[in-house]
Amino acid sequence: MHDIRAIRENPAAYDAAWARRGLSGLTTRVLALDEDRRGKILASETATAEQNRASKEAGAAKARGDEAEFARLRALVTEKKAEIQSLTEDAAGQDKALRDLLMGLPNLPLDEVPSGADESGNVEIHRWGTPRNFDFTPKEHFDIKGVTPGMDFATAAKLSGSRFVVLKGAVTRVHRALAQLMLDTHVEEHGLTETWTPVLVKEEAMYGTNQLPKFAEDSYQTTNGWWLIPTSEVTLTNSVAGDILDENQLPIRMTAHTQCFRSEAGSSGKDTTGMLRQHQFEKVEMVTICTPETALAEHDRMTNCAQAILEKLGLPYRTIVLCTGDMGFGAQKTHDLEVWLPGQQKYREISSVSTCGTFQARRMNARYRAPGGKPEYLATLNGSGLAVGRCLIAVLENGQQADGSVDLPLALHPYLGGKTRIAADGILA
RNA sequence: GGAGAGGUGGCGGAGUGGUCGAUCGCGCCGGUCUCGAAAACCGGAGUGGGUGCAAGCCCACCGUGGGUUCGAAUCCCACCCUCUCCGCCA
Repeated sequence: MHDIRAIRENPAAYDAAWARRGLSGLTTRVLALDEDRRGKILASETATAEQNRASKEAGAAKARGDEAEFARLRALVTEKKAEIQSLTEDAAGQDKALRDLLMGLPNLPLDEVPSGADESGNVEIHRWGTPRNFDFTPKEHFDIKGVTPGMDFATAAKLSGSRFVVLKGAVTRVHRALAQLMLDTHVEEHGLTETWTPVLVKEEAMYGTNQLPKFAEDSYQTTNGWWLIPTSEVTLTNSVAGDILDENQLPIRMTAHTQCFRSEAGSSGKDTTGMLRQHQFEKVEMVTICTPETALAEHDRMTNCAQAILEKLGLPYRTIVLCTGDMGFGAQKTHDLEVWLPGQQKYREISSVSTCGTFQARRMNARYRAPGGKPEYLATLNGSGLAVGRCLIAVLENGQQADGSVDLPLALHPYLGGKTRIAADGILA
């Protein structure tokens, strides 16, 4: 959410930045509503002040025993009440209207973010590894002979429908090993704090990290009002909601491995085969809470943390900076990591690392205080480190052999009891 | 799920209808004293909003939302959360 005062002071800057996201005329609407709101507040507070004064005088009259004056003032206050009530409702209504409007407006891209209408405007900034040369045509993960016994979409469909999977045997073990490797690396080598969180949250948490109000159809809600998190960004980031932290507690760098739930509304027809896009998947997430001044450095640090996992696994990838038209709602700047999938002959997203500046902190009212200073809004960052299911796909496709077996990355072997491959019959060997 | 207790400023903890935005202690900031520090003493400081060049003034906030009253942190209702005990349970 944006600071209405900052918009008032410099509407041109906001319009210019929003224009880069393809939005125009927003500040005109915002400022008109704000002006109306302030007029309503002024009217309401002026009337309330009059009532308060009369009320106070009534008390004084009563105290000195002036019954006639007391009766007069008492009647005056009663008379004012109805008028005040409607004025107050108007003011509150306009206040909420402005808040709702601001809640629906996306973050401003940083100046250094490239302009562009869609993903074609993204800019590659880093590339690592070389896609392997296959002496056969590499298959997609769900067609690899050694994988098919362990990846059962039919049973998942019976249980839950489309976009679900049941994993079995060796594939499951590799999936679990990947999550362990990611967590251990982040904790032991990157200094993140391992965290475990609920996956059911209150509505206000979904507002804090901007899943709501705009993207309600992308997530699931329980009958009693909880939401299933689409990412543990929600729980990790909202862990500081409403807090005033001491500056010396910062930065807070967390990681968590959780289930994630997404309705995938609007993506029908996309990635329908295989387990690339599921309603339920696992992700190791990273979240950093820090001062605004350190956010960009933390953004690069977090990007490196995600890249390190892919490098450990020997998976070729590229890093791109998203252009203004492809960035998410809450981001000021985003790096996407795309891993090479030989079965598709494409780089596909496996991680997205964003800095939100103070955008989410304003929504959550999350602040920090420097020694002797006033409370200031925090900066929040989030990134995948990594999407576990997609990482599984990448490991399987990149490691596949002509006979349908899969060679597994060295870094994973300790997590597989020393086993090194999935044989063509689907057994860990 | 049942019974009980409770939710007040950074923390602890008073306050049960009328200058209470709130006593006090700790912590914090500034000062006096000191070579310096500690102690002691003096002073300062909540959050958000509106208005004003400013000083300031005004409004709201004592878990949340309603209600009673001329007036509510204080009374009433509903809800949420925490703690203790019991029950149940992975």
